Amino acid sequence: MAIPRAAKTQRRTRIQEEKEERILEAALDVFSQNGFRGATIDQIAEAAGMSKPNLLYYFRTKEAIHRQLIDRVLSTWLEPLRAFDAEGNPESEIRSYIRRKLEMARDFPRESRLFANEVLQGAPHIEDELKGPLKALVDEKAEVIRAWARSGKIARCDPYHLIFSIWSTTQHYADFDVQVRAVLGQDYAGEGRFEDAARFLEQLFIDGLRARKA
Amino acid sequence: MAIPRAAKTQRRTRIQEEKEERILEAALDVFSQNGFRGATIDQIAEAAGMSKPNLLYYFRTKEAIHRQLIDRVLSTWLEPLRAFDAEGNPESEIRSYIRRKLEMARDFPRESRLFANEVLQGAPHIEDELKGPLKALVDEKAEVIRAWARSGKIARCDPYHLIFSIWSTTQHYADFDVQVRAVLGQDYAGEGRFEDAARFLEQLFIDGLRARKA
DNA sequence: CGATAATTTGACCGCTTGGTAAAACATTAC
DNA sequence: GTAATGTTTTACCAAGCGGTCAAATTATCG
Repeated sequence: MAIPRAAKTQRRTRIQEEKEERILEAALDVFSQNGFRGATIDQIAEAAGMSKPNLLYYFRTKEAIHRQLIDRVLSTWLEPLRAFDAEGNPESEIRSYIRRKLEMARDFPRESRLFANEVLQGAPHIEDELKGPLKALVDEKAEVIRAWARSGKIARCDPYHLIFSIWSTTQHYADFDVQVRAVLGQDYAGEGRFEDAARFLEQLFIDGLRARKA
Repeated sequence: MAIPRAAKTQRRTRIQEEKEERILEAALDVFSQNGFRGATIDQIAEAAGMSKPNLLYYFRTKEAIHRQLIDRVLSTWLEPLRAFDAEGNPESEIRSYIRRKLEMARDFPRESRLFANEVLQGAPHIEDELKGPLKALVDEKAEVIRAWARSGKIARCDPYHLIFSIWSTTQHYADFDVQVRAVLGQDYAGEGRFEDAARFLEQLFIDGLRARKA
């Protein structure tokens, strides 16, 4: 008999690990495109190349897939902000933060959309993560930025809204990709828009935050 | 007998107009919170205070409600960009564009989320609007911005990415409201964040775009 | 090999969903 | 009033949904 999910002798089979991987990969596709409610188990199962009951053998519920996906993705998603270094040079820290976030929007758009969908619909599954770890991290980095401003290395500004504006401008290229493409036109082929965006945003933020004599 | 939807003698009854209004209002609530697929007709009907078949008497399908909602909202949504005036002073045009967009994020968050949901999920229902009227409008305003840059009134920059960055930073406060609240904390009561955001964004964009000697 | 455990399948269930049919009810026009 | 039209309700599908079950199949280990 099978007491399968999270098996008896702890994550034994390589096959288990492999299938779960495939499911999460497929689920990322489906959830990021349709949101939680809009996604169906059948869709995920088909994208993962297995039958629905087979998928449910590995994850008991749709929510379980989603939860694990979010958990897994959240930490990597915040990594760029974590790398924000208080000791570094403010200008180059901000510059490389923007660049890193843009790279993530380019290379991991599904992850970005997964969160966007979730937050947009009221973050029913990740409220705690937002109010807990996320807020803590932002609070910490906001203090760093404030210190830079106090010591005159950058212009005085609200550090929270600075972070929000970096998030929104960079993630825009993942979350609103269709719109960006539509507006830029299809003659604008390739991934050049990320280069242009990087140039523009670096200019905007660096010049916008350059310390001014009051 | 009733050949009801879009009645015989053209939009006659006041009751028809009134009910359709109530339905669209309710649908805005539901669609903006759940996306198209996540929203159900029953939800909308309940929010509109009527039975499902009754609602379906006014709109034949769920898609019909959604389409009309999008059509109606799209034009008002683009109004601030349309107001962008080539003859005006660049700095104050940009400043008031930001302010207007922020006001819309504050006063019409549902409309913002309706579009965000739609675009996020690949814009299946509004692709044409994006590639047509929207692109045309943005192209036109991009030319205005480019002219300002050429004549040295603002810094040289990519006008498309400038517009994207204003869209994303301002709409962020509607679309990612839950996250913004979570990060700022509940001690941060009221709508003060919009004031702070306005101050920050105006500073960022004005200083970031100030013409520099090359 | 055989036994045991892990995996996969097909059939199924109860609920929700988008949508319909027809008749009851209300309103208006004469 | 009454006839025609407009509106609402009740009852109802057929399909899709998340999820279960038991049996069939496959892998693993001695």
